[in-house]
Amino acid sequence: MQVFPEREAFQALERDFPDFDLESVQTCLEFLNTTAEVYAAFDAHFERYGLSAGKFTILMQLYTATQDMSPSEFANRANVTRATITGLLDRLEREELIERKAHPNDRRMLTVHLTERGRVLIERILPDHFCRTRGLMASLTALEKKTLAQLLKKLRSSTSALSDSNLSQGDLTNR
Amino acid sequence: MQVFPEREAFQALERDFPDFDLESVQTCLEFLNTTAEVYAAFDAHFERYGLSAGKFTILMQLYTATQDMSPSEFANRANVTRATITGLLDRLEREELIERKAHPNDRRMLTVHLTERGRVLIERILPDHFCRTRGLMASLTALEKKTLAQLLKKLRSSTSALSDSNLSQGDLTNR
DNA sequence: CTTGAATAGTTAGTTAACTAACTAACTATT
DNA sequence: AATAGTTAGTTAGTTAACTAACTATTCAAG
Repeated sequence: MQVFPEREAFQALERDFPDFDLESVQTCLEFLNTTAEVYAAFDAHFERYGLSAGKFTILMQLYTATQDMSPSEFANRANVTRATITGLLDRLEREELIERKAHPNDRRMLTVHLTERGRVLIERILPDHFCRTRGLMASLTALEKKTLAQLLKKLRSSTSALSDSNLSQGDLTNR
Repeated sequence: MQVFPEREAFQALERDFPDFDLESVQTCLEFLNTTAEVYAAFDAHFERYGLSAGKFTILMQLYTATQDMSPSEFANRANVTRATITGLLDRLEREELIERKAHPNDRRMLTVHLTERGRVLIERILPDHFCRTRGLMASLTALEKKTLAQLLKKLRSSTSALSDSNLSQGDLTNR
C-alpha cells in the first residue's frame, strides 16, 4: 500500500494543521514507499523458488542453526507470534521442506529439521540470493551503506514516538 | 518478520558463498528490521483509532481529494489490486466511515465518499498523526532527512536487481 | 450495428500476519 | 502430593494482501 499525495494536498494540510512538517512527511513517505518496493522485489525473488519471505527466513535459520530449533525459538527470533510460525511450518511441512520431531526432554516442545529436499533447495537459492542482495545495495558506496544504516538506526530509536500511548511533554515541545 | 543472525552464521556464509557481501547483507537487514519496527509502530498508532494503515490511507485520500474517487483510482494510486480495495471499502462501509455511490456517467464505476462520521474521525486523527510523524523524524536533522531520502531513492532504483528474472551481465560483473 | 476487446467491480480461494482461547505438559508452592 | 501458574503448540476467526475468474458495461473496428 503506497501513496503519492499531490502538491496541493500538502499545501492545504500545512495551512490547517500546525504540527504538519513537510520535510518529515516527505521523508516518511519516501521511506514507506521504498519499503513497499523492496518488499515487492523480495517477494518476486522468493516466489521464483516457490517461497515467501517468511518461509525463506525459516529455512535460512534452520540452515545456519547450530542447535535444534523449536517453533517458539523461531517466533522469538523473528518477533512474530507462535501461531504465525505454526502456519508457516504447516506449509513447509506439506511441501516436505522441513519436518517436526518430538523434543527429547520436553514433551510440550517440538524440534524442526530441514529435510534433504529443504537443504537442497536452500543451497540452490543462496548463491542467487546473495548475488541479488549485493545487487540491491550496489548503487550505494561503502560509506553510503554505513550512513544509511546509521540513519535507519536513528529512525528505529524514534518509533516509540509513533506507538507510545501518550506523547511525552518533551516530544510536544519539540516544535 | 524480523531476523537477527548470529556472528558465526555470517562467518560460515562468507566462507561458503563467494557472492556473500557482509556490508550489503548487514545494511539490508538493518533496513528490513527498521521497516518492521516502523510498520508495527504505525499499526499501533492507527489501531488506537480503530484503523489500519490501509483504511487510514483511503480516508486520507478521500479527505484531501479534489475530485470524486473511484475504487480503481485508489488501486492505481496505492499500487494495490482492485480486489484489495473492495475489501477495505467493505470494512469501511460496514463501519459507516465511507459510502459507495453510483457513478453519474459510467454505470461500471462507483464513487466513494466520506460520511460525516468518517470526516469527523479523520479530522480527529490528523493533529495527532502529524505530531507523531514529526516525532518519528525528530531524531534526524534537516540534513539527515535529506540524506536519508536520497539514499532511499538510490536503494529504490536498484530493486530491479532483486526482482528481475535474470541478472544482467552488468550486474554480474559488478563484483 | 454488431461483435470483440477492454475496463470496473466483485467473488472465491490462498498466504501470512494478528488475537484469543484451548489442550497438554512442565514447574513451583504450599 | 495437589493445585495453581506458566510455557508450548494448535485452532478458530479476522484483516489485508495476492491471483484468477466472473459479470456488467463501455468502447472501438469492421
